[in-house]
Amino acid sequence: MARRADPSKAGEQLTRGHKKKARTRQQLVETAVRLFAEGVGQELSLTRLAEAAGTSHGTVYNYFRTREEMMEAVGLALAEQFSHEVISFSAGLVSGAERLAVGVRSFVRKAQAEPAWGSALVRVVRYDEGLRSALAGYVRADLRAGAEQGDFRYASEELALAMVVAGTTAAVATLLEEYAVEHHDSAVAEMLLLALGLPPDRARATARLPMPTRG
Amino acid sequence: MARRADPSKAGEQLTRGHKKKARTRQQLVETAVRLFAEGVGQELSLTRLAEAAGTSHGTVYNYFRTREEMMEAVGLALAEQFSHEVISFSAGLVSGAERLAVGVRSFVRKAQAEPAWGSALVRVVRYDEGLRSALAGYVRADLRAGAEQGDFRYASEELALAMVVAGTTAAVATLLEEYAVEHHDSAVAEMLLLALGLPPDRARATARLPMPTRG
Amino acid sequence: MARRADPSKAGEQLTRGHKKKARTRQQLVETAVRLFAEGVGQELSLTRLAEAAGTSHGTVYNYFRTREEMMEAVGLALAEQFSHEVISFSAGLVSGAERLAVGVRSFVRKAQAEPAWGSALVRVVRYDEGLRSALAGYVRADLRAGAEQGDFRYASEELALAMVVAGTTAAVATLLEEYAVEHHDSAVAEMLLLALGLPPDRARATARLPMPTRG
Amino acid sequence: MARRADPSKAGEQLTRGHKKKARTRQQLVETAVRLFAEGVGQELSLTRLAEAAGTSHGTVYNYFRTREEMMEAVGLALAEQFSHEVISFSAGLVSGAERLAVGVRSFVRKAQAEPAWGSALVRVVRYDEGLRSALAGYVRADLRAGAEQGDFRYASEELALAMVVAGTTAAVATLLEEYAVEHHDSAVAEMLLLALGLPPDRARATARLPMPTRG
DNA sequence: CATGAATGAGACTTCATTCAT
DNA sequence: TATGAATGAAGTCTCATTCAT
Repeated sequence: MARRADPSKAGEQLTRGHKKKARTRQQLVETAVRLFAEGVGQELSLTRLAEAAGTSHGTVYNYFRTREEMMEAVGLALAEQFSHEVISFSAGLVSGAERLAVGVRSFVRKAQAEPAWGSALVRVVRYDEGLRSALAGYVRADLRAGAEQGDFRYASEELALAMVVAGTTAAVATLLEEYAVEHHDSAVAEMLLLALGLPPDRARATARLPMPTRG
Repeated sequence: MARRADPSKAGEQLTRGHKKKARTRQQLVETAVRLFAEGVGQELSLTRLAEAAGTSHGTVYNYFRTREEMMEAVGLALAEQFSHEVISFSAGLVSGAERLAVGVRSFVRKAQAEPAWGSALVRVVRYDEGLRSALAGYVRADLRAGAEQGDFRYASEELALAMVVAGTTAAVATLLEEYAVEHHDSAVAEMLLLALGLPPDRARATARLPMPTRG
Repeated sequence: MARRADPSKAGEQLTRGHKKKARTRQQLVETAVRLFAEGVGQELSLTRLAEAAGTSHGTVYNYFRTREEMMEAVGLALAEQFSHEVISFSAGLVSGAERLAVGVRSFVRKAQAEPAWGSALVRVVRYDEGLRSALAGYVRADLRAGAEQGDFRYASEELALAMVVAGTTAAVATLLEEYAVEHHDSAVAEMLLLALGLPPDRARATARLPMPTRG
Repeated sequence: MARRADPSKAGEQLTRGHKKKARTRQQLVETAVRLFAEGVGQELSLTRLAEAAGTSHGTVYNYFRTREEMMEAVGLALAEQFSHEVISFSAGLVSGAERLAVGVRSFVRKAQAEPAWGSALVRVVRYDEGLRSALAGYVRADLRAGAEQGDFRYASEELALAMVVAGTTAAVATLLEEYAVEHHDSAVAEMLLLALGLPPDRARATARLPMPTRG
C-alpha cells in the first residue's frame, strides 16, 4: 500500500494526480475506520462516509465500486496496521509460542493504546469474514511453528485458529468496555497459550517475557 | 383478557384468539431462526420475515414493533433452547469444571446434531449483545464455582467469560464450516478448561468424561 | 342525541344493552373531542381513539363505520354543544343584530370558559366543511332577520356568513393562543356587527348589552 | 462548486447542475401548488407529489426532507406571488386604510383571475400556520399605519389581524365556490374596513377607489 | 477526477378496515 | 356487542448506484 516507503523516488514515479488520488483514497479509508471506531455499525453508508470525509457523494465511487469494496478496504487497512505492529516486534523470534504470545500481546497493547483502532477492528471483525481470515493468516504460521517445535498440541488447526482469533478479539472487546486491567496483554496471551497446550509454567513465563524491542 | 375466568377449565382461560396469537408469534420466531440459519445476516428485515413466514407485512408489526424487538425474541428463543439442553445434562453435577465442560460439550453437540440451530445461533450472537450476555449468564455460575473449588485460575472473570463464550461459538462456527470432526465437543472443552487454568491432565480427563444421562 | 332528556321514561324504553351502547358511543365522541382539544390534528386515527377511550380496536367500528363517520360525529357534537349554549341565551330576542351578537359572544365566552372545547372546535372547523356549514346554519337566520329589519347591509349573504364564521373562529383561535383579553366577546361581536353594516354607535352598544339570562 | 468561476459570464457561475436543481425544485413546488389547487388536502404526500411531478420517489427527498418542509416551500411560493401583486399596486400609497384596501382587493382579484392560485392558497392557509403568519406580516404594517393615522380603532392588533386574514381568505373561498360576484373585491374590503372602525362612508369610498396603476 | 442530481429498490411504520370468535 | 388478529395500502425515509457535466 505504498506507505511513503521510499521518499527519494515517489515524487518522480507518481504524478500529482496520482498522489492526490492516493491521498483521497487514504482519507476515505481513514474516515471509515474512524466512523467504525465511533460506533457506526456494519451499516456504514457511503452517504455518511462521503459526508464525514468532506467529499461529494460521487467521489466515493471513484475509489470503491461498491459498498463491499469499501468494507474490504477498511478491513485490509485494519489488518495491515495490525501486521505492521506485530511484525515489527516479532521479527527476531523463532519460537512459535513466543511469536504468538508477542503477536497477541502487541494486538492487545495496540488496542489499549489506540482504543479507536481497537474498537473499529472489533466491530469490523464481526461482520467481515475477510478480516477474520486475514487475521487467521497472521497466526497460522506461528501456530504451525509452535506445533512443530513440540510446544502446541491441538486437535485441529482450524479450531485452534478460531480459538486464538476469537479469543483475542473478544478479550479486546472486554478490555474496551471494562476499562483496562493491568497486564491484560499477558493475561490474554497466557490463556491462549494454555489452550494451545503449552504447559502452565511455560505459558505463564512466555506470556510475561519482556516485549522485544521493535524491529 | 380472561376477565370472566372459568375456573372449571384452567387451560381454556386463554381464548382461541390468544392461542392463535401465540401460535403466530412462535411461527414468526421459528421462521426468523430458520432465516438466520440459512445465512441471512443481521440485516434480516421485517419485510423479509413477513414474506418468509407467509404473513402480511402488518402482521409482523403486531408482534414486534421494531427489528430490535424481533432480534431479541430470536435470541431469547435460541438461548432457551440451549439452556434446556444444558440444564438437562448438568443437573447433578457440582464441580464447576465439570459443569462447564458439559455445558460446552452439549452446546457443541447440539450444534452438530442441529446445524440449523447452531448456524442461527452463531450468526445471531455476532450482532446481538443481548444474546452474548445471556450466554455469559449461563456460564458465570460454573466459572465461579470452579474458581472457588480451586480449579480455575483467571485474571478476570469478565475476560474468562468472554473467552469461553467467544471460543465456544467460534469453535461451533468452524465445525459448521468444515463439517464434522471427531470428538470436537471434547476438544473444545479441553482447550477452554486449559485456558481457565485447569491442569492439563485434569482438563483432558474432565473434557472426556462420559456425558451424564439426561435429566 | 338523546341527552338523558326524560329520566322518567328512558329506563323503560331502552334496554340495558341500548344504554350501554349509547354510553360507549358518547364516551368515544367525548374522547375524540378531548384528543382534538389536546392538539391531535385532523389525522386522529381510530387506533389512537380506541386506545385513549380504553376500548378495543374493533369496538370503534361498531359505532362508526369509517373514519369519516367519526369525524362527522365529532363535528356534530361540537356544533350541538354550541347551539345548546347559544339557544339558551338568545331565546327571547327578536332583533337579528342582537341575536347575532349574543351568539358570537356566547361562542367566545364558552371557548374562554372551556378552552378544550374551543380548541377542539377551532381545529375541527379547519378540516371539516360539514362543521362550517353547520355553524353557518345557526347564523343564517339571524343574518336574514337583521337584514330584513334594516340593520345589516351586505352585498352577499354567503359572503357575510363566511365572514362571520371565519372571523369568529379566528378570533377564538387568537384568544386561545394569546391568553384572554378583557371583553373579547364584545370586541369580536362589535367588529362583526360593523362589518355587517350596523352603524358604529349601535354596533358598539349592541355588542355590549348585558347578556340575557339563560333561557 | 464553481471554483473556477468564469468572470466573463457572471450568469454562468452556477453550473448547469445548479440550474437543473433550481428548475427541478421549482417544478416540484409548482406541481404541489397545482395539486393543492385541485383539491388535495393537507394530506398531500411526497409520494403523490413525486408521481404528479413525474420524478422518482427519491428525487423529491433531495429537495424536501419532510412533508413539513415541502408545505413551507409551497406556502412561501404562494405568499411571494401574492406579495409581488400587492406591492406592485400599493407602492405609492401612504394611507394605511387605502393600502389595506388595495391589498385585500388585489388579493381577491388575483384569486378571481387565477382561481388555481386562489384555491391553492385557501387550502394551504388552513393547514399551515406559517403561511397565516406570513400573510399577517403583510397586513400588520398597514394596520398600524391606519391606527396611527386615526382611521382604525381596534381592541387588539392580533384580533384585527386574525379578522382580516381569516375574513379575506374565507371571502375568497366563497368566491371560488360560488363563481363570480360583481365587485367582490370592493365588497370584501369594505366589510373589513368597517370592522376595523373606519366610518361607513369612508369605508365605502376607500373600498371603491380605482385601483392604482401597477408599479 | 470531482461533483451532485436522479433514480428505484427496499426498509420501517402506521392505519383503516375486515372478520372470526 | 366487544374483542383483537390479520391484512394490505400508503406513506416516510434512506441508500447504493448511475450518469451527465
